[in-house]
Amino acid sequence: MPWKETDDPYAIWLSEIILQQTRVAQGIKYYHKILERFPKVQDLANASEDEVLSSWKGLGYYSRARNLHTAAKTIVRDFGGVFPNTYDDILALKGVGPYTAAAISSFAFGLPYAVVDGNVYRVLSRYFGISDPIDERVGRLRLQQLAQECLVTGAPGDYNQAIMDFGAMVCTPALPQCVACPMSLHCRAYHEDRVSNLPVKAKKIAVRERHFLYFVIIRDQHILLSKRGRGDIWQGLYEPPLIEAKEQLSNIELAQKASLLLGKDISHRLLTPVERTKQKLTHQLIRATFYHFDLEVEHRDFQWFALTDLDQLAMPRIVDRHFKKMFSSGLQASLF
DNA sequence: AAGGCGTGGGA
DNA sequence: TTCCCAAGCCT
Repeated sequence: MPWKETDDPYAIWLSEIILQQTRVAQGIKYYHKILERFPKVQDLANASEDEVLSSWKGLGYYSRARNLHTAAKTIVRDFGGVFPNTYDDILALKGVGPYTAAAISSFAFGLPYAVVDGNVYRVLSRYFGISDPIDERVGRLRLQQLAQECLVTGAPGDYNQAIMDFGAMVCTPALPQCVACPMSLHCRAYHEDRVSNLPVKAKKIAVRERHFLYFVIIRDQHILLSKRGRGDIWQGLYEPPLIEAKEQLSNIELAQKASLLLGKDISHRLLTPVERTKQKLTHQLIRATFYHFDLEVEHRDFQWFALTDLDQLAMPRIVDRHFKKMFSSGLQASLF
């Protein structure tokens, strides 16, 4: 992996933030792109939030990008632009938790801190046959402690890398390679035939279903968008004017709500959905319906953007994909 | 402490 | 299709 060829703590930090809850294959191109766009921590600190979010577009968990930006400013302001080199200072950075602090400490500075991520939970809970749920306090503490005891303190970086690689390639969540596994001789789960039952998770996530009705309004090669606020998904990302509904609305209700939203009476218009699509988040199912029309409107909540600038704006994937579809299919002309 | 926060890939 | 979930962190 490219970030294994560098000893720059900034690059290692970036790679670790990208890899939080993200597969290597998905994160790797973002790593190159973001490092090219912000080669030094100073470049990141001096950028605008929109620029940083834009570089993160499509990667998900956007608070990572906002926290990365905040931490870059901290490093420039409090550490003179030199990456902090103690576990506690690293842990104090916004967006850096126990896993990431241990990873940076060991990979960049050779400090003896054991990483505890999803791989480590899985490998250790199986090898030692531990059935305490890993999403509860007791199980987490027990595995953390075990991880630190197992750490090879003479080579913490290599050890940490090795146990995660082992979890990713051999001791995988589904279909682990037990037959070829060099650890199976002493693996408790293997001997007790409990591999597929470990690790244990106590809770499952409830998925909330939501209906988003988007109004794609284009005029003179400009499009009307607003920036999502705090307290909900996709904070800081751009999207067309939106109505959220409990379920399907009648045409009359739709026209009423749309008129209210846009500050303009559009009840005489026929609103035909151009596309219906959905996106599954970890804990929400978003069903989106896109309506298109041409309208002259000014509103303090919305802002006009040139269509040619759309690429540079961070948008939720469901919106991004809709736009891509609408421009590539040549539908645009017929739709407005 | 528990719930919120994205996305894409594999089974 | 549907489900699960991947190198977590914040509030």
